[in-house]
Amino acid sequence: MDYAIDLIRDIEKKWHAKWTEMQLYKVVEDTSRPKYYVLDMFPYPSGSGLHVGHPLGYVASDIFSRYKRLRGFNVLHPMGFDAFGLPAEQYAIETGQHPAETTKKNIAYFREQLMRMGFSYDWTREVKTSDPKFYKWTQWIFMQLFKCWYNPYTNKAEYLNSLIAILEQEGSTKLFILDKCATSISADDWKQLSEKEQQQFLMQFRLAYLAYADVWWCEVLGTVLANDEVKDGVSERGGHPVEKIKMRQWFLRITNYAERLLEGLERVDFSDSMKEMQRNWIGKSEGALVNFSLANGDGSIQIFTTRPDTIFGASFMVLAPEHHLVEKITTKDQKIDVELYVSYVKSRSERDRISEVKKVSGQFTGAFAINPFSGKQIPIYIAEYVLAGYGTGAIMAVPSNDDRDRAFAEKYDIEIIEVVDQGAYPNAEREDKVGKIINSDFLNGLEVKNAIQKIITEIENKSIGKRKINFRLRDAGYSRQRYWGEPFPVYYKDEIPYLLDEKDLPVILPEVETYKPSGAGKSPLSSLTEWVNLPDGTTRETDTMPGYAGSSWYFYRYMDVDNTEAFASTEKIKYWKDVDMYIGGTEHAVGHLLYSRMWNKFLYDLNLVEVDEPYKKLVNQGMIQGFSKIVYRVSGTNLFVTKGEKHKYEVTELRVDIKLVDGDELDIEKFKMWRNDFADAEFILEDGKFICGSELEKMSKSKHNVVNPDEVIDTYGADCFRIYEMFLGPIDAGKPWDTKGITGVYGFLRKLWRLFVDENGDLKITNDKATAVELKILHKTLKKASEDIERLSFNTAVSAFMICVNELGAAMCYKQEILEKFLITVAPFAPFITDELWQKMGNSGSIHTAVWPEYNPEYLVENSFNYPVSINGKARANIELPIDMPIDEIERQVMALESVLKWTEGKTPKKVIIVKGKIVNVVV
RNA sequence: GCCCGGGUGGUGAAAUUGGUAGACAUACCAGCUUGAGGGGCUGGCGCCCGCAAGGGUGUGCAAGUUCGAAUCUUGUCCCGGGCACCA
Repeated sequence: MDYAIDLIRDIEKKWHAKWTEMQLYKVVEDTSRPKYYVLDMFPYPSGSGLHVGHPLGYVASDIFSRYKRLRGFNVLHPMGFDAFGLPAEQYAIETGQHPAETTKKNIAYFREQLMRMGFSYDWTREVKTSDPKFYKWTQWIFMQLFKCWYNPYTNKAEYLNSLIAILEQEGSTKLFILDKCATSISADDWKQLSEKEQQQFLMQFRLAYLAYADVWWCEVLGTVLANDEVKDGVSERGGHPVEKIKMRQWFLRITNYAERLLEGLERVDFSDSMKEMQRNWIGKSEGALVNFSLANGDGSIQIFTTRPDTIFGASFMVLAPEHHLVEKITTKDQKIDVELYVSYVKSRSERDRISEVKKVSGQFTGAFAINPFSGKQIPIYIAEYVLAGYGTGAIMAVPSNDDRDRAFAEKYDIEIIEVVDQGAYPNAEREDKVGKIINSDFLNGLEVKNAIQKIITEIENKSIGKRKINFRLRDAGYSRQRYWGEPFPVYYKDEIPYLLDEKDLPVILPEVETYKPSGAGKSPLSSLTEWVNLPDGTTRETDTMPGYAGSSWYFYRYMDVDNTEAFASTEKIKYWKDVDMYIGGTEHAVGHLLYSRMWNKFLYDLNLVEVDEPYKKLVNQGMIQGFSKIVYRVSGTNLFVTKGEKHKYEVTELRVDIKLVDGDELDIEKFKMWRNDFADAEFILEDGKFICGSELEKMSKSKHNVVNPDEVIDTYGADCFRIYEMFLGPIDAGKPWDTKGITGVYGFLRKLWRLFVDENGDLKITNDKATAVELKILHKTLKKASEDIERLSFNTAVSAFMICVNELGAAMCYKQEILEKFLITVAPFAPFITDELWQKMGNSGSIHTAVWPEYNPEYLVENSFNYPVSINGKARANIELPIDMPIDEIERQVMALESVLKWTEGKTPKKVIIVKGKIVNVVV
């Protein structure tokens, strides 16, 4: 019987049923075995199903889980769904279908696809973030964040009573000095405050707090937009104008964990690039806060600088256009221009603002400040390159040592004072912190490093500022004016937020009539007056939580998925502890991974979890890209033009579903049926064909380039698909999807099958003793496969198996002694075939609980080795030497060889270079 | 723009610690096998010269370190990912 798709389907079906019946992958806590937790980043269940990019990481984690099981570990390998999110909501707005319905349908499809691929998940532990049983605990953790502050003395999160005790005893003076509090009040002051004032005061400490922040607002759509939904300053849908408006929202005080998030990176096994990305995101910089007095004597402006040493060169100041002092300091003459500039900046995204390097822009406010050291009057500008959210939202501009300040000064004709002589560092950039200070009074002659220390001391002596460590990291926005997310367990009384009682959890997401935002950009929930207004006259929070809320802690829920008393029990957390191997995409480097690390540290501070870093090892899978197909529409018409003729027209590009395209040729009939508005489309062809353009990019539904794995599995089976995805290349490399090489993998599986099954479908296994050659082939493969799987190099492991099958095939070997061990090692890659055969071969039990065979080095011993020797990198010859020859003997051999070949023309070698016992070169 | 990766045959790639570059596949070419094929087998396959043996050259480009560089250093070009409300 040949290994063909009918047979494969039978085997897959049979073993699926058997796995479910046996509950083979159900895992229970077992203290007698070491635990191992292999976690996948759970998917967002989109409408188009899994695409071929998802399984890349899932196949890898499954292979690794199966491998660890064979190695005797008790492996937790769960799967779930990140089910709240914007796409389901948008779909609901368009079609009126409840997001819960579409999400449920999508999850069912995803689960079915994941099962088809033969993953060894314990499905009894599945989580869904949109399930009230799950989000009850998301809400619960939020409540703890609200109830806690970050105690700078103990350096951890604590409940507010420890803060209140401090305030009652000594007021906030010390906390103010520590920069943890905006105002300094005495204990008596605190006691005098009304309930409302006290609550407002406490808000500046809570780890979940309310504040005002910018959001993108689109008047025409009547909704708040995500950055992703804003393209080129207009809404992506409809192209309507957008602007930033202030809105009161929830935030998580992640900045309080900045130092610990940075420090924790030292203790985890992430790639260097991943750590680097997180470090940059946190963006720690040391510098100083300095106050610049206004020239009119009316107050001062505080700036943050990392280069206080260049203060003598500060010849102007720049405020962020949103800075709260802009309105106050602007003079009458400049008022109109300043307002115009501010409204221009409102339409600009942060990225656009800081990306602009060719042309800086800004506006003079008419006001002046005094440089506290040079005493000069300097003009105050506003400019988009200064962001309100970074530092203090204001800078002292030093054209001599900052490129943008330089460009700005040149454009607006402002004085440039050179304050650092970098002559001694010919390769130094303007912004590098090296050189000797000049033109700076008492700093003259100092190296930059020393000057920074001296000037900060001087700034502190003059009481005009202080040393400051600044982070680029900002507190995380935690409100969304959306429907499809977790409701907050919060109500308002007299504008002040309070928590609902824990016994009222979960706060169930109520049904709504429409998923469109209700007036003024509020969440759809705000239209539910009955739900919003509570009987006692208080009102509910109507925003919902963001997508990352559930994903910040979901990995704990897998440990104890049905617990109704806690997010997970203490015993189970003690056993599973942390994630040993976490696999997912780099796109989560700074979002999810930073948030969940913070949540984990918070839970750790409250003694609710075992470790303060949740992920021991992180592996990033690359992104599989797809070819998008593009048709060209003559602008403003329903006429489409083939690629070869498009240069004759003014065209707009349109991505079409890749299913409508064969090779590069568009199927016109299918295209007409694809969307109603194309039904009467007309076409300009070349050679009777309509040829599409093509572009390689990230697979996404909106680009219509998603390749679904179902088709591949239908044709070749799940094992072939799994192995092919691994064979494609290293898991951390991104690559375009194509199935060109899949026949090679299919051929490998077929050859593997034929090693022990004949044409009639009968086993042809014997108990004959294996030969030395066969044992060597086997043990070479065992060694290579073990090493490769340990280092997650699955592509080379697959190659090793292919070589083994080729070599065994040539030896016509189908001896049980060999085959058994070989099959166990292939099992993580090809679970269906091997389990089937395992039973047929007369082994009781499942191959998935077998024991991984160790290789025996004795079979691999070579008794001699060949190695090339070269003389001064020129002549070459092979020298054959026994494997265990001592090095001095090797040197003698080489000299003998040389005298024979006369390479050295009678000279003795000066140096014999030996690497790992092998001669690699001889120098004469 | 900033941050992080990556450039090796027609293609996907391998080379684990600086030590014989191109394993393993695929595509292609030639041959054998088959009534037929998404079948099986054998051989060839970086580029240049050569019937061959062999020689030269070769890891985006340009330099450098080294007896020796795909690998380390510097510069440069190109491609991918992220950039705070996509998840």
